[in-house]
Amino acid sequence: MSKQVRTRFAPSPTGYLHVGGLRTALFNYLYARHHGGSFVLRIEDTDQTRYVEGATEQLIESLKWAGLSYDEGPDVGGDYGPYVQSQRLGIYREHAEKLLASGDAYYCFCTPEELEAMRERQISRGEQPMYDGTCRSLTTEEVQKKLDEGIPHVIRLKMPREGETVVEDVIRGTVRFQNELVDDQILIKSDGFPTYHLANVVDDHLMEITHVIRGEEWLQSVPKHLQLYKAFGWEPPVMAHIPLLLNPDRSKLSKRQGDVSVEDYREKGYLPQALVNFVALLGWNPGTDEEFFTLEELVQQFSLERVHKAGAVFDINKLNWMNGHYIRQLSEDELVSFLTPFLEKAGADVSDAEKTRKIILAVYKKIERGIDVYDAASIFYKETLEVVEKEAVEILTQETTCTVLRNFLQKLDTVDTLSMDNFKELMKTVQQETGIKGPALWKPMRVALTGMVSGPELPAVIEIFGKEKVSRFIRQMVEEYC
RNA sequence: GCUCCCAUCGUCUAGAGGCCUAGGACUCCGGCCUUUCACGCCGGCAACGGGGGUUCGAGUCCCCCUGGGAGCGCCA
Repeated sequence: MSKQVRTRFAPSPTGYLHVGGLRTALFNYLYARHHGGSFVLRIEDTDQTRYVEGATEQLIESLKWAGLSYDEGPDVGGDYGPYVQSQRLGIYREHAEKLLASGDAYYCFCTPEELEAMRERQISRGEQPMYDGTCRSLTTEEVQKKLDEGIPHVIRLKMPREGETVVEDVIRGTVRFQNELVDDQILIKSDGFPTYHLANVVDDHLMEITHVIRGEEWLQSVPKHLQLYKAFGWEPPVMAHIPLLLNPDRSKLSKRQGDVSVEDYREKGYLPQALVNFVALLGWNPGTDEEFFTLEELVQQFSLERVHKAGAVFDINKLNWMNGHYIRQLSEDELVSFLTPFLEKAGADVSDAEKTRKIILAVYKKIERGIDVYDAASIFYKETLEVVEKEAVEILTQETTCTVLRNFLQKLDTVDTLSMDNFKELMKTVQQETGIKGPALWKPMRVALTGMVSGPELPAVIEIFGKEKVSRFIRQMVEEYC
């Protein structure tokens, strides 16, 4: 019987949750849930210079919004805590000392300036920039003397100078690295904090993580990690490096070229189920033509074996389509509660709940994101009418248009109020009396009322407008164009 | 520059040697439905980067080239 599966998502709290991070979290979540294991959230805040107020809370909020629940984490606890690395400093120190004692790590007193100069020299010579090992040869006495003098220092990993490290990656297969080309990675910084590499390995081991699923950008540092596992005498977890999310120009997905934070998408009116579904399909697919999945279905079908190797462009266009699909899937009540805030934020008066509801139901099929709703509904919030579309003007200047509009105006006098039903009746009468039907009948009405050739279903527009507005707009059009 | 990864329509992808006349989805373009507009449905455009092998047979295996990406921090 193999071990209980345990995966983790280990973000650095430097801002918001990146969509690439969301996908990494999702794959970890899906893998753990699929195997009945545990999913852990661990905060990797070992860089004091990058501390961002409230970032952890934001991360947790975004994860919660996406529906990715974790079994252990800073806010829910667990048997392997604490789950925030800045609260585990003693543990890293202790482990670094073990490495020092066993000879797998060494003190380094080189200054940042010296290292910078070294790097420049190497680059100018066309070499791979890496630490030259100066402090490796320091004697115990020399080291002790410098420590006693209080000279700032770091602790470095002593990578073997020969041989190779072989990585068995679930997604990439066998990858080999020449040890001599792997740098003596800093494990403990001069401020006493561990670097990612040390903290990550120590925590994954102590937290009994069985599968490390993370972005491909980490593949290159796996030999360092494997060397650490070896030095500690630990069994490394299964590795799975998933392909990167790309900008349209195929560079690594970044800000500058569009929205990258989950929060951005949430604010623009993307639904969590759409974003999750979309992102799951970037680099993974079930091998069928299915493309819509609930989180539960993803859990059932997910496997690392079906994850791709190549990077995937984050195609906002397809996300929009998928989000539109999920919006159309919403119940009427869900539509109203989801979209009303977007109308309000855009400046619409939503105090009349019944009217707002009608407006939302009239336009929801035409939008792809929450933020689109105001534009789609704008005709309902204007008290004046102005025709600018070329095609709209053409329709208004057709001969039959005036006949239709004048006739409709007459019929309008016969009713007190307008509803979807009696409007259709009126239109039928207009058709019979004028002999004009189809597009020639309806399009002039649409343009005369909305100023545009495309928009919500007309009967719905009429009912929401009410008789006064309908009458006023059509009279105006007759005056201007007939 | 060095190291590593990757390579099917514009994009996401199916394809684990014959089932491929290369399938699906988004976008775009037609059409149908609708007395209007959407939604929906149907159809169309569009790809195996190049060259060598291996094999009776290669999108599928191997090699080279080309192209793209990532990494090379006292950042994660």
